[in-house]
Order: sequence, then structure tokens, then C-alpha cells
Amino acid sequence: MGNTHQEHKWQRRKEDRPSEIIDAALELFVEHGFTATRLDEVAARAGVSKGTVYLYFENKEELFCSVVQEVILPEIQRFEVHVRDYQGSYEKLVRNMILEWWNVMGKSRMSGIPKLVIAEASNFPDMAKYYVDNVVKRVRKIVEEVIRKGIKADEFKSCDVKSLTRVIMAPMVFAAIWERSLAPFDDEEYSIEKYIDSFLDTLFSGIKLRGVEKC
Amino acid sequence: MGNTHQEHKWQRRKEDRPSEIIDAALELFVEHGFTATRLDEVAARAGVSKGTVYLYFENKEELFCSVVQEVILPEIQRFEVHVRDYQGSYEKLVRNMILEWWNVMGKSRMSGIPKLVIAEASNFPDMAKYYVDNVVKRVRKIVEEVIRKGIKADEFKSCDVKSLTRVIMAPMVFAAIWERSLAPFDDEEYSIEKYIDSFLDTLFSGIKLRGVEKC
Amino acid sequence: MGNTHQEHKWQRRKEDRPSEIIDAALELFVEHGFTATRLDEVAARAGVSKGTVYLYFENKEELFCSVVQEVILPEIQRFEVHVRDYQGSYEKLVRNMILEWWNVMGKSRMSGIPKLVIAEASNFPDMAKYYVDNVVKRVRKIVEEVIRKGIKADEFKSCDVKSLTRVIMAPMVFAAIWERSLAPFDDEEYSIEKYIDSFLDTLFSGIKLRGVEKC
Amino acid sequence: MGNTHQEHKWQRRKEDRPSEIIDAALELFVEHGFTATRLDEVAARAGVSKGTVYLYFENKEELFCSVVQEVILPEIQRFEVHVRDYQGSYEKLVRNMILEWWNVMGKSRMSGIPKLVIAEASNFPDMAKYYVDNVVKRVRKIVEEVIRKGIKADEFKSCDVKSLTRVIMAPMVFAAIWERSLAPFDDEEYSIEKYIDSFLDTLFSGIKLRGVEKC
DNA sequence: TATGAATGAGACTTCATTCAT
DNA sequence: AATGAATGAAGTCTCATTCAT
Repeated sequence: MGNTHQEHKWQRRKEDRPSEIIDAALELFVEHGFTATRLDEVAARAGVSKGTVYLYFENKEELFCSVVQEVILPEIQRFEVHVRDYQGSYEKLVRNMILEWWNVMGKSRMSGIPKLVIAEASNFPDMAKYYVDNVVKRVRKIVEEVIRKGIKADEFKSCDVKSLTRVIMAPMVFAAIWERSLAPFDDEEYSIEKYIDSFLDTLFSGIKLRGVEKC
Repeated sequence: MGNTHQEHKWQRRKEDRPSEIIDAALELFVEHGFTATRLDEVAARAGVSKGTVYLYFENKEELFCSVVQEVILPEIQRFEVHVRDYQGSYEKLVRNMILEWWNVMGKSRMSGIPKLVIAEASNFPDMAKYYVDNVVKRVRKIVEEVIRKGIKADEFKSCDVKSLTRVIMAPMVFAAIWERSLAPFDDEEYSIEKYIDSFLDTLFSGIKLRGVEKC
Repeated sequence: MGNTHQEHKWQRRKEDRPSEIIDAALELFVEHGFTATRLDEVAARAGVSKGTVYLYFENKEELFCSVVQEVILPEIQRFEVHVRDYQGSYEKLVRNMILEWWNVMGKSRMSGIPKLVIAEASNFPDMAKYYVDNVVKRVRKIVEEVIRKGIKADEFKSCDVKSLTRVIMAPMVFAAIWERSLAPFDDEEYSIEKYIDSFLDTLFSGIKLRGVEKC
Repeated sequence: MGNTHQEHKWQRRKEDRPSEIIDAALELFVEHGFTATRLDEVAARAGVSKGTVYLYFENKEELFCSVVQEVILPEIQRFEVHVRDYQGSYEKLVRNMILEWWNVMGKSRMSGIPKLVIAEASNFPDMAKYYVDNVVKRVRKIVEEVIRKGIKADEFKSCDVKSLTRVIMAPMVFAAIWERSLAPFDDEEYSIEKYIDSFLDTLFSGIKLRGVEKC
């Protein structure tokens, strides 16, 4: 039954699915993980009965995959559109892209997805593959292109673009994960805006003093 | 399978049991998460029976917390010792610190802990708090101190040290998480060494060309 | 067995479940004791599945306490009503009270409760206290009052009422316990009716011959 | 396997069994019941290791039966001897017999046995049968004989001796059971001596005033 | 004789899933 | 379309029993 069935699942679009159930499941999956989330809770939070969930989703696993899929796609598209339409210098483009990234990922309901996907990847390989292919790689492609163009325009140094892409993405994705996991247990003062500023400053200019560098 | 194995069982030393069980649990918790890991599996992988686990750990949750604590402490100490003893310029110190970090965290059995802790934080608040206080904050302290000294020595720019600390840590922690979650589903060529190189180059010098910057 | 039974299951009324389960549990707890009774058995005898028991009772202990409470209260009330309404001489009242006691307690489903409560008292202190306060003391109160009135009316000798109350109650309670425990293993001929007659005769007139008494 | 094996068990005498284990088991079986008592506890209270219990008793059930058997027999014999040797009027004989009963049963370590046997009778039919045959019937026989002789000597009324025997035994056995079960949960003032006095007075003379009786 | 680490069957309990209503 | 009572497989945990030492 394996792959064929799985692939079908991912190609299907379920437009008419009650978003209340998806939203409820998203929150609970992110908070407690897939296995530890009971369908009772999902149903209760969505304001429906347990049986109703099964009218729209074949089973818990399919609900899980639907959550990931349905939540991600619109946000990814919004992000792609934003970056594609942006005009300006490449530094400004990168800065804007990263800030927008935070606005799209970090502040939308999608912000919990990375933690969720990472936690359950080995239990749901199909979903993990889907996420890598349809989210990670798509974002990478955007970032890579911007870097390449910046290099071509002599704005950025020549470098290993693929590695740099990951280096640029890591702090942002990690911030989203952190907010949804350990941040509540960290009493140190902290502002995500200052974090992003620090990140951008470092990204463009590094931490070394000029004078020192020249030596 | 039967007897040979049976005979060995009685020869095992009592003192070895807990760490054998912890090792088995660590791997499985990291791979499948806490809830999705069955004690049967843990026992089987440790080469003991289900009941034996309960001779050494009160219940699954206590086993989980023991895993986190026992695995972390020695690695954290190794890391602290290494950084404290290191001599050289601050750039070299930071470079060395980060490379050692990967050797200690990324290559030891601890490498799965961040993913595990992040995934289960809200289900185990005590453990989460413990981790933040005894791992995250301890590492932060080391990094912060090095940055402060580098600034004082006019090697690094003046900046918001606390934010920069997080910016420096994020790519490394994220790499550990990535390796243990989505990396197996990503077919793009990738080397952690090149990633760290990119990260370090960017960290110290940024991505902009000098000339551009001056304009 | 399969389908026919299956079909019936869905037609059962929700309201019937708890009392069906209580009845099944009562019998098994009385017969085997609390710990030795498996919930599987209870469920099977009630004609439901194991999981259904947990829809109505939080756990085995709560089921146990429910059994004791639910079975006792109606019977105690029936008994109180009967005694309260009875008219006649005090000897007749006592005789009637004791006979009715047997009819209510000894022949109802409550008859096993004393054995059960006694066997599990130290494992369930709350339940034991509840039973003493709501059953033992209530019955004592009724008996004491009848004795006091009988003494006041010069029908009964003056005596230590509280002790006598216990002396009167003991043979009846013991009979209930005996029936539910060792009676099946006793091959001696025996009739509870003759036992009660002997008890009542002894209670009112003692076993001594008049002549002897006068000396 | 059934009966033959069982019967052997009861005929064997295990004189050399550590009485510490028997004593510990007796207390715990009486307090918690057979199933709810763990062999760990028994061993701990006896001051030996779990394995040692199995040097002297084949399994938990045999320990249980040994406890009943070994504790009862000496006490029963002491009781029989006492009654057989007693001289005096039959009223005095009965009075003395009952008081001695309390001293032997109620104050010795045997006092918990009736509760225990009653609670576990249906789980251990062999033991129940043994108890009925070797304890209950033996005591009955003594009591019956005394009553018969008292009737023959015109001291007691003619009556149904077997029923009366049970009526006489019930309050004493019940007292032993009560002490070991619900007494700790009953805050009413109470003295077993006054209870026995009331019982004996009632037994010989009844509760009715003479004058009333004559009408 | 005595120990106690180890076992594994079996108990309680949970929860994804079904289906009559 | 929606419900929620019912199911039963599967998990955690206990404890009587075994056996190398």
C-alpha cells in the first residue's frame, strides 16, 4: 500500500476541510507533539465531536499531514510573492526578505510548524520529505538566487552559495523553534527584534573591527 | 537465540545496567520522541527485559529526565574545560570554541538532546527549565564572556552582546537539530564542515565586499 | 456468538450501563475481593468491553466505592422506613425488625457488602469510614432507640444499651458474612430460619430454665 | 493435579519453617488481604530476602495455607484442652468457655485469621474446607456438647442445639472480625469486656423483664 | 543457606477508531 | 452532516517467581 497511497495523499487538495479542526490540531500538535495529542482534545478545541473529525480526515496521521500541508502552502506563497516583487539593492533585499520571513513565519500560525516537523520527521518520513521538498528547498532557492545575484552585482563576496544559504536560514528557523519550545522557560531578557538586528549586522559586516581586519 | 543469550544475562554487572538503558533510551527518544517510544523497545535495545528498566528508573518520565541529565553534564563539562584552557587571539578562540562545540556536541551521543528537549519541552516543564538553566545558560555565559573580552581588546566591534551570543549559537544548535531530523530527507549535497566554515567567515567578516561597504 | 450480540450492544441505553457494571462488579468483588477481581471479568459479566467501564468510572477504586455506596443506600432506606412505620409491642417490633433485616439485607444484592467492606477496610479507609458512618451507625441508632423505648415501657430489662445493640446486631451481620464465605464449604445441615428463631428465642428469654434461674 | 496434590499439602507438617515469615505474612494478609500483599513486604517484615521465602514455601499460595494452618492448630488445641478440663456448673462452663475463647482467639495472633479466611474463602476452596473442618466444626462440637449436657442436667432449656451453637458462636467470631476490620474507623466508645458481659447476660437470661414474660 | 538482580505474564488504563442513531 | 457510546489493541507498570552467585 505504501508509497503510491502516500503520494496520492499529498497531491489531493482538501479545500473544504473545516479550518477549525486544522487550527486546533496545529496548536495541539505543536504544543504536545503528535503522539501526545489526543483527538478528543482536537475535537474539543475545534468545537466539534470526535466523530466529526473522521468525516474530514481519514485518521490521525492524515490530519497531521493535512495540517502541515495546508498551513504551509499559503504562507510559503505569500513569502515567495513578497520576495519576488521586491525592488532595491541586494542588501536591502536580503534585509527585507529576512524581516518579512519573520513576519510571515514567526507571526503567523505557521510559526509552530518547523518544531513540529522536526520533532516528528522520523515518525512520518513522507511528511518530512514533503516538507523538505516543498518548503525548505523552495526557500533555499529564493535565498540562493538573491545571493548569486548579489555576488554577480559585486555587492556580496564570492563564496559557497549553498552553505551560506543554510547559514542565513538557520538563525531564523531556530528563532521560530525556540519561541515555541524553550523560550517560556528562559527568564533572560530578550527581544526578537534585537536578535534579528544583530543577525543582520553580523551577516553583512561581521563582528571584527575594520582596523583589526586590516592587520 | 535462546540459551546462549540467557546465560549471558546473569553475568552482566549491576553497575552497567543504568547506563546501558540510558543509551538505549537516548537513541529511541531522539528518533521517535518520548511518547512514541515504547519501553519494550528501550528494554530490547538495552538487552534487558521490560521489568529490569523499572529496577533502575521509577517510570518512563524519570528515565527521560535521567537521560537528559546524565548525557548532558559530562559533555557540558568537557566543553567548558576546553574553552577555559584555550589560549590565543579572540578570533581564534571563537573559531576554536565553535569547532570544539561541534566535536563535543555534534559528534557525541549528546547530539540528539537538543532536538529531544525542544520537542518535549512543553510536556516536561521541569526538564525544560533544567536544560535552559544548566545547558543553555552555561554555554551562553561562556560565549558572552569571550565576546566581551574580544570587544575590550578592540578585536570585536562594540555591540549588543546578549543578542550576538544567541546569533552565534543558533547556527550550531540548529545544525545539530537538523542532522537528527530532516537531514536524512534532504538529498542536496551538504557538508557540515563547509557549513561551519561559511558560518565562521560570515561571522567575522560579513558577506559584503569592502568596496561596496564604503559607499 | 459474534454478530447477534454485536447488534444488541448498540441498542443498549446509556442509562443502563452504570448499574449493569455495578451489579457485575458487586458480585465479583464479593466473591473474589477487590484486588483479585479483574476489570476484564467485570466488563465481561456486565456484557460490555473493558473500555466501557472507564466511560462511567474513573478507575477500579472509584468503581469499588460506587458499588458500596450505590448498593447500600437504597437498602438502608428501605430498612429504616420499614422499622419506622412498624406498630406493636417492642418484642414484636424487635422480632419484626430482625426478620425484615434479613429480608432486606440478607436476600438483596446488598448481602455481600458486609463481607466485602470488612475484607477491604484497611485498603480503603475512606470507604470504611463511609460505611461505618452511613450504615453501621444508622442501623445502631434504630436498634438503640427501640431498646430504649422497650426499657422505658418496662418491657425490657435495664442494661447497657450500646453493648446490647452490638450483641443484637452481631449474629445477623455474621450470618450474612457466613453465607457469602464459608457456608458453601460447610456440609452440616443448616437453615437460616431456624438460626434466626434460635437467636430470637435466646435474645428474649435466654437459655436457662426458669426453675434454675429462681434458685 | 488438583485434589490429590492439595490434600497432601494439608497433611504435611513443616515444623522447621521460620516463624518470622509466618508471623510477617499473617499480619500482612490480615491487614491487606492475600492478593494485595506483596511478597517483598512479607520478606522485608520478616527480615529476610525475597528469595529466602521460596526456600521454605513453594509459592505464595502455600505460604498462605501454611499461615492459616500453623497459626490455628496450636490455638485450637489450647482451647480444647481448657474447655475439656474445666469443672463447675454448665452456666459457669459456658461463661468460662466464652471468656477463654476471647483470650485465646481475640488476644493471640490468631485473631486475624477469621477475617482472612472469610475474605479469601472462595479464592482458596481447599483452605476454606480445611478451616471449616478443622476449626469451625471442632469448636462447634465442643459447644454443642456443653449445651447438650446442660440440657440433660436440666440447667438449660431444651432447644435446637445446632442452631443455638451457631447463635452462641456468632457474636464472638464477629467481635474478632470487627476488631480487625472496621473497629479503627468507629469512633463510638466501646469495650469488648462490656460487650461480652452483655452477650453472656442476654444468652442466659434474655432481655425481657420477668413480669412481662409471665403475661 | 541466603541473596537480590532479572524475568515476563498479566493487570490497569488510554485512546484512535467505528457506527447506530 | 454530526454525534458520542462503544470498542479493543496497545501501552505502562507490578510482582510472583527464578537462578547465578
